[in-house]
Amino acid sequence: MLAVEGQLDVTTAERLARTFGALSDPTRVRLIAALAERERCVHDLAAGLGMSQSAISHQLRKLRDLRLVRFTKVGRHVYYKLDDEHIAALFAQGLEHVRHG
Amino acid sequence: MLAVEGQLDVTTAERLARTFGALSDPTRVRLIAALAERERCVHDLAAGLGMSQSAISHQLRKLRDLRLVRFTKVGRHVYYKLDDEHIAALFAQGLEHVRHG
DNA sequence: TTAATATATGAGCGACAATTCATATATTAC
DNA sequence: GTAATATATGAATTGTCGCTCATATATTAA
Repeated sequence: MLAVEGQLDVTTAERLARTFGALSDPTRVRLIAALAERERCVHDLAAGLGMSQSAISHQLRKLRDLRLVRFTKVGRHVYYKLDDEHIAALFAQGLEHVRHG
Repeated sequence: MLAVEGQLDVTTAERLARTFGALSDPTRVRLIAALAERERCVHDLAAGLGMSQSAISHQLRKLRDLRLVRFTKVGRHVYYKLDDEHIAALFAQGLEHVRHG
């Protein structure tokens, strides 16, 4: 296992907390799971989760602000995808704990 | 990278969200960081973080409930440690994202 | 231009979370 | 026994969060 040594300064702790906080809501977890499969537009995400466009848009904003997702505009659609591989790895590690933790 | 396929049922999403939620607070992140180094008693954790015994005890309860930490009583002390290696891995993965995300 | 579709966002409301304070229990020292 | 130390926890408070609702902007279709 990777070692985690030394004390953690408060600033880093806060940034870490915000990152984990991005995944601390079932809706956002489901969004990340959907985006781990493939890039999707807002409408499809909302339909897929069975939730309102507004709710999804608000949550995507949080994920954007925390750099967990990125988007590209194509016509009137906005396609979201995971920002990098660390996100999928983080998500997978969480699943690992939930499944045989 | 490990693939994350298929849809995520709501129950699993909720459990995942709770797990990530355990790390969504700076105080708990610092507790996990401290316990990643070595097993510690409540008093030392409180002193180390410069916080009240009550606040730390409340937070440790959450970490306990979510199976992120375990404890052993020795006399009047209660020693806490990480529940398993998945926790340290999850924590490390979060750091990875924060540092070069 | 007008209508329809896709997305974003501020306000507000109900629910939840983090700390403090007071207090309870348990263990050790004397 | 009493005092001191270590930990846990309910209640109250203050702040934050997630959703809805209304509305704004942008793009495409007609």
